[in-house]
Amino acid sequence: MSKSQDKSIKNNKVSLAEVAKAAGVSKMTASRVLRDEGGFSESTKVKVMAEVERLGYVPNRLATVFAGDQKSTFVGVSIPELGNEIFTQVLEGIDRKLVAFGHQTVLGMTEHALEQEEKWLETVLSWQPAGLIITGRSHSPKSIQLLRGSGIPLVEIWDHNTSPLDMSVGLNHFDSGYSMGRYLAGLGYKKFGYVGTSHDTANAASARLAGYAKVIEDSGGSLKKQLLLKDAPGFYTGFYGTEQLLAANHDVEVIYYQNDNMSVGGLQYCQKRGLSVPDDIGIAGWGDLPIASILPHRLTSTSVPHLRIGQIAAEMVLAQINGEPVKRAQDVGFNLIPGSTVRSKVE
Amino acid sequence: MSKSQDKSIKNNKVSLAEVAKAAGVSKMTASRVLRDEGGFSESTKVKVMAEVERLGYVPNRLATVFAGDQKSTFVGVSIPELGNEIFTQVLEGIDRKLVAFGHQTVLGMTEHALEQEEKWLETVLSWQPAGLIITGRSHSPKSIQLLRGSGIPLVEIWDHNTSPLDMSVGLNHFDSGYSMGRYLAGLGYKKFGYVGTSHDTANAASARLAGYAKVIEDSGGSLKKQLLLKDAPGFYTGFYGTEQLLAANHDVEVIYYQNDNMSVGGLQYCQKRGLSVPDDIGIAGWGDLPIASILPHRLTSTSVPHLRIGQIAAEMVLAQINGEPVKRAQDVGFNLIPGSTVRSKVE
DNA sequence: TTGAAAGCGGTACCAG
DNA sequence: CTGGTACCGCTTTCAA
Repeated sequence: MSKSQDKSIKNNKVSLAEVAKAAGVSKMTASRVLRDEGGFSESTKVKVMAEVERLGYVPNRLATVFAGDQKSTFVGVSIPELGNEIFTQVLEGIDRKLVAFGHQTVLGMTEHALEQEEKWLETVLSWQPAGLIITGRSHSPKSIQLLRGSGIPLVEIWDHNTSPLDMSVGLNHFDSGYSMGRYLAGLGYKKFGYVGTSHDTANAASARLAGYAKVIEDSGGSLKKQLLLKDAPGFYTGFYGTEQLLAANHDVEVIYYQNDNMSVGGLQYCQKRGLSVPDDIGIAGWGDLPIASILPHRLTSTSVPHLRIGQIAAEMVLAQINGEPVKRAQDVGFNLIPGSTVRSKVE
Repeated sequence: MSKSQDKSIKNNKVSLAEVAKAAGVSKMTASRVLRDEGGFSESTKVKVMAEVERLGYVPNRLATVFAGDQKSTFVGVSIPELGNEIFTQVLEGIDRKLVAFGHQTVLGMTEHALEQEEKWLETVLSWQPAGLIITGRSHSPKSIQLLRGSGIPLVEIWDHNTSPLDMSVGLNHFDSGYSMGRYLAGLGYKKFGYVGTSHDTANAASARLAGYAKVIEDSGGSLKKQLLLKDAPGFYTGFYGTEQLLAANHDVEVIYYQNDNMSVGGLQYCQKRGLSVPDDIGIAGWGDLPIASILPHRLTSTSVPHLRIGQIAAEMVLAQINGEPVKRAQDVGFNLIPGSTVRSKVE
C-alpha cells in the first residue's frame, strides 16, 4: 500500500500546497486551476494537472467547506427501516436525484424511535449537511430545537403535513385508511379485521388504521386488530398475524393490512387453511408493492408514488439550497385499487 | 426560523468561541469540557454546559477532523441498487453495526456501473471517510488507484476474494452456482434454463451462472438462458423472463433464477400457464429471501447470510480503524436448500 | 486548572 | 495572469 514516496508524517494525503510546489506555482494558482474558475494560462493549467495526476491528489473537501462559508454536499436522509421495501423505494428516489446534482446521502435508520432520530440528528448536523430529509412528522422536543436552529433546508416526508417545520411532501394516511374503509363498508362488509405492526411512535400506518377505524365506528361495524409488536411488516408477519387474528376472531369478513407484503402473507395463510379469497374472506393491502404485479388476482390495495415522494423531497431540498422558490407542502395523493381480493358489491 | 438573536452575519451557527465567551472562559477550556478530557473544575463545567444548552451549540465536526489529524466518522458504503432486497439487507447489517460504534453511512448506489463507482469514490474520498465498504470486486483502474492511495480501511464485499485490495468478506458465487447445478443434474435433469438480469459489469450473479453452466457443460446437458437487460431482478422480471424463456424453449425441464424473488415470479407464471411445479418444470432460486418463508412448498434455493456479511464487513472496518488485527478475507459460505420445487431423485 | 498561539487545507481578497 | 495574507472552528502544544 506504499506509494512511490512516503514522505508525509501524518498520513499519505497529498495537499494542494504540495501539488502547487511541484508544479512551481502558488497554492492560489493551483486552486484556481482545480476549480476551473479562470484566471490562469493554459500552460499553468497543464503543469498543475500533470502534478495532480502524478501525485494522485484528492482534494480535501472538509477544508473547502470549512474555509469558505459553504455547506457540505451531504444531505442527511432518515428512514425508519431498510427492511421495509416501501421506504427503500423512497430512499432510492431521493438518492438518485441527489447524486444527479452532486450531493451525497448520509443515511439514518431511526427504527421508529424518537431517541434514535434525535441521536442521529445531532451527529449528522455536526457535519454541516446541506439539507435534511426525514421520514415522519413527530419528533422529540430536542430534535425540533435542533432542526429549528440548523437553518438548513429540511423536508419531512411521508405524512402530508400542512404545517411542516420547513417543507413537506407526502400523503394523508388517515384519508387513505378512511377511503379503504369506506370502500369496504360500501361492499357490505360488517366485520372488519386489521393486521399490522406496532411501534411506540405515532406513525403513518397508525394514521391509516385510525382512518379505517373511523369508518367502521361510524358505520356500526366491528373491528378486530392484530398488532404485532416490533416486527418488520413483511410477508411472514402478515402470515402469522393473520393466523393469530383469525384464531381469536372466526367471524372476521375482511382484513386490511399495513402493506401489500403483509397481505400476501395473509393470502398465503388463507390458501393454506383452505379459505377462499374473496368468497370466505376479503383481503386488502396498501402500497401497491412489486409482489402485487404477479399475483393471479389483482390485489385490493392503495397505490402510492413512493419513488416520486423521494424525488420531490430531493428536489425541494435542492431548490431551497439554490435559493429557488419552493412550495412548502405537497400532497402526492393516493389511489385506491379495487382489485378482486374483496367481494363485489352486494346487490 | 429566527432564534432569540440573529447576530451572526454568515450563518446562525454558534461557535465554540461564542460559547466560551458567554461562559467567561477561553476556547480551550470550553473545548476540554465538551470533550470531557479532564483538566477543568466542576464549576467551569457547569458554566460551559449551561451556555451550550442555552445557545443551542452544535459542534462543527468538520473543523474537529480538520484541526486534529483525525478521520471523520463517515464510512462510505456502496451497493449496486436499492431496489434489490438482497443488497438492502446487507446494507442494513452494515449500518446497524456502524451506528452502534458511532459511525455514519454515506450511501453510494453504483448501479452496476464502474464509472458510477469511480465517480462516487472520488467524491466520498474527498470527505476523508474513516473507511470504505464496497460491493463487488471489479473496479476501474482509476478507482483502484484511488483506493490504493487512500490508505483507509477498505472492505470489498459480496464476492469471496482471496486477494482483496485490502479486506474482503463474501462467498464464492461460482461454487454456489456450481453446487446448484450439481444438485439438479444429480436429480436427472438434462435440459436446463436460467433466468436473470444482465449488466455490463462482471458481477456475482454472472459468476453463479458460470458455475451452473460449467456443470451442465461437463454433464452434457443443454442450457438455455434468458438474460434481461438492465432490469431489476424482482418478481415481475422473473415472471416475464420465464414467459420469454419458455416461449422460445418448450422443453426446458428446470429453471435456475438469479434470486428467489425472480423464481417466485416464475412460479406464478407456471401457475398461470397451468404448468405444475415440480412435475412439469423445476424451479430453483437463490438467496433465501423473505417471500420464500410463506410459500406453500419449500423453494429450492441457496441460503446466504446477508445481514451477517454486512455485519462482518462493518466489524472489519471498525477493527482496522482501531488498529486491531483483522483477518483479511472471510468466506461466509452458502447453504443449498433442497426444497420441493424440483423433482425428487429419479430411481 | 487555565489560556495564548500556531496550524490543519483550502479560499477570499487584494496587490502586483 | 499570479501570488501574499488572513482566516474559517477547532485541537495541539506549551507556558502560566
